[in-house]
Amino acid sequence: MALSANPVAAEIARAVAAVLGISPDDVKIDPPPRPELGDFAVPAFPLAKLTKEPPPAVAARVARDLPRSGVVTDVTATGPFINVKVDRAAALRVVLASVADAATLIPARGAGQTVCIDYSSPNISKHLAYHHIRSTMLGHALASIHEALGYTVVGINHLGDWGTTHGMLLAAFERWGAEPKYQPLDVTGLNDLYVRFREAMKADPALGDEGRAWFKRLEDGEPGVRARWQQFRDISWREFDRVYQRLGVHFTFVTGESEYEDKMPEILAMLAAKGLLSESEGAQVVAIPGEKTPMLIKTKDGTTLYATRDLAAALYRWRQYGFARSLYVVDRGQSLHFKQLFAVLGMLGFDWAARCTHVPFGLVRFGGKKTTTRGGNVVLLDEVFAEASEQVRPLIAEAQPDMPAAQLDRTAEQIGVGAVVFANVLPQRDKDVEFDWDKVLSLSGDSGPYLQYTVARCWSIHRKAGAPALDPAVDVGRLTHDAEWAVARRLLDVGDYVARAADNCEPHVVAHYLLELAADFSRWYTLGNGDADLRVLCDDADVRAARLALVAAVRTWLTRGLAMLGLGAPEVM
RNA sequence: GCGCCCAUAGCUCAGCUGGAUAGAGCAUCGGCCUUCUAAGCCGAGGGUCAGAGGUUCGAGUCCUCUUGGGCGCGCCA
Repeated sequence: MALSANPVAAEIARAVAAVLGISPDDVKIDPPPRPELGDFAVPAFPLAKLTKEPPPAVAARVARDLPRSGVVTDVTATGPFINVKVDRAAALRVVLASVADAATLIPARGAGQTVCIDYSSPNISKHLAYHHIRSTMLGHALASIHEALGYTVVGINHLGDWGTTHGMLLAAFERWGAEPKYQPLDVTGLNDLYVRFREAMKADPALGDEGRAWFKRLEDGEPGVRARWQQFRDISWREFDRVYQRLGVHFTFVTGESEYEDKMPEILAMLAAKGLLSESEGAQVVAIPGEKTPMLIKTKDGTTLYATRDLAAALYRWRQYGFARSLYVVDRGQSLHFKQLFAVLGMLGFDWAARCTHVPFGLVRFGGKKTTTRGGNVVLLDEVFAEASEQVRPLIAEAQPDMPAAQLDRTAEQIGVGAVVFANVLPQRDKDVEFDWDKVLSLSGDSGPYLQYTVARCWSIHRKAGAPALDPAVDVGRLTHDAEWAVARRLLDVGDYVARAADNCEPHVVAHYLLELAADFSRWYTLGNGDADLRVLCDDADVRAARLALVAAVRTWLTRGLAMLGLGAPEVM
């Protein structure tokens, strides 16, 4: 167990460890089930195992011997649990310091290490559909979360721009591309050509060979074929980039599978040299010990498959970046592929294969079914965002009648897109998500807009106070209300949640943390409804300054957290 | 057939890698706006954590089996 990123919890762990003569890493710190028990709790069971005493005895001993110094002000044993109360002013000073320096609460434990993250990675010649939001935003969140921990992140958009599919598209264009409906050619036209070709293949299976032949020509580098493919790719990228900009998503590089074309001969040679290649039904395969199905490396036509390209890409990434982790944010349906991929890398003798991780996620369903382009039940990302912004706009206009039109547009976009994005990072990755307009566009409760609203309330207070900057001379001793402490106590934990999100590749950990933080703030805020003395903007100047500082901390961390998940936070809504 | 994943409140989901009395949101019902944004807050009802064994001080969490659902399994990616 690693030492907590919460500096107060870490100090308690060290103090307890010193009393018992054990390692601080062995001291687990929990929040007590009820706040009146204390600020931090230490279960004595694991400690008892190390000191070979009964748990209540260890708890009693720690309660007696733990120095009431530093942040620790009070220690009580409650049966086998040790409850610790801390110097709230000292803890609050740490919290406020984190506004200027995030590292106070999130140690840069990833400094000097690189993480490669492969995410989004759509196929060209198709629209970005709603289901693409999962890989795109989970990957983007993982990138931001790792960056927050000090890692160097290499975000890779590995476009599906190579393979037989694209041969079929070339064949389809050859047949029908001159028709007026494809002038000018756009993604809709490209997708139509592909669907039309697949449809025709049902009647005439020989077309499959035609498609494969075109891919062979592409892979062999015929200039005219290559130019046409490049045109499809450019058309697709213009469309993708527009949506990525709408989402605020960016990549370190956008390459695509075609990028590894010239890097495959080396991989093939390595496989051959190790004697791993064998022939099966005309294809080149690698048999994996303990696995029923081999990995297909080359088709009977001699063209490559995505497995071959992924092997080459993995090796390239290792050579370029010497990554600490290499993550592949790809849907769960490809689990077998990645299992095989990492196994073959291991068979090639690459010990770094253990650093490669498939980060799978569940399906997006529509009407209970998997969404597919051919199924006709695909919802475009753009359509969802447009609908979301549309629904949000009147609510903002009502709350902010004086807001200029341009700002209203911007705000509606941020909240509408934010609602959709948040709904997709809130559940665990594993879960399938059923597409549901009501849920995706929910503005109340556990939602992105709720978090954004909380931020906007903070901004509003600061505007009214005329002092958005944090006063360094603030007297934190004036923050004496339990509701204020609950907020500060929550903020202290932020680093542990971000670290866990990174370790488990689960951005939803951050999403749920932010909801708790916002709820703590909202409870505190609402106290002011009935009692003017409990408002941030109260009469006492010192209390007011201290509360404004705490509001700044909430605003700062909510904004940082939302950014980690890919949501913007407007100052007014 | 083989493999992987999932099962917690009426619905959608959390549950900090095994710790104290299992928590939120939605929906339902009842409260709170003359001054910090009610997209909010407070309260009520609602649970055999799919089922059965096992591991131990302690299991929603770990192991086995059963049931129910989902997804994969050679020339697409």
